[in-house]
Amino acid sequence: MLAAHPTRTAPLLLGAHLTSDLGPTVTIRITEVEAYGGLGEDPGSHAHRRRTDRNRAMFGPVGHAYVYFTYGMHWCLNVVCHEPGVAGAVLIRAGAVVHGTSTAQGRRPSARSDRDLARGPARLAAALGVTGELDGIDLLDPDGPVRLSLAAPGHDGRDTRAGPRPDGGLGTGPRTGVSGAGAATPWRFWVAGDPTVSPHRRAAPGRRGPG
DNA sequence: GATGCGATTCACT
DNA sequence: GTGAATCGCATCG
Repeated sequence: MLAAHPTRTAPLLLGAHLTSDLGPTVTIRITEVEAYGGLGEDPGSHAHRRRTDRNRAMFGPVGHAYVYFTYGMHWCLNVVCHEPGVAGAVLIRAGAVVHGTSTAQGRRPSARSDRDLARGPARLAAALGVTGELDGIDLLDPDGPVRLSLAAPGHDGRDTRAGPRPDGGLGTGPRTGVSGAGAATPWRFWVAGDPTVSPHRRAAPGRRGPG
């Protein structure tokens, strides 16, 4: 399933569960993702230009983790998924903590509410305790420290299997900054109406300094 | 060898 | 709702 184009895999990750056993078990339900393509097709992707030592995981086996450090302080977690021979990954942008809430709260003391525990890529990684040490690990390994469950446990009695809920609705949108043929491709996917989905951000990151 | 930008979050008003 | 802080990576010469 993961051996397909990221834009095809991304919506399938919505509703999937991520479980971390790095400390006390924490499980989150994925509510927002963003696909990143390979060479030449996605200017926003780390793999747009070439393979480097940093993004090598995006060229590796599908189902593995790609963890990167950004803005000098934040870790972000991606799931590697791509067609054979093409780099690609899906960034996990937001999720809802469904198990281990107290542990997540301990890792995110600044979160004002449980809703904010994993709302945002870096927050989600922090809530799970994910760091760069996990770059390249197999998320499908049943014995791994962090696992991706496409078929959710469903301990709450609901049908939480992977994939968008027909009634909940699937939100999609093109990512700003992508031009050409890629502009028509929806790179972002989220569960419509879910409170943990981060609000749309302004396209332009603010300038720095008094200038 | 040096410079610019980035898939963000937090604190304050 | 808006502005500021932060480190590493990739690119250019």
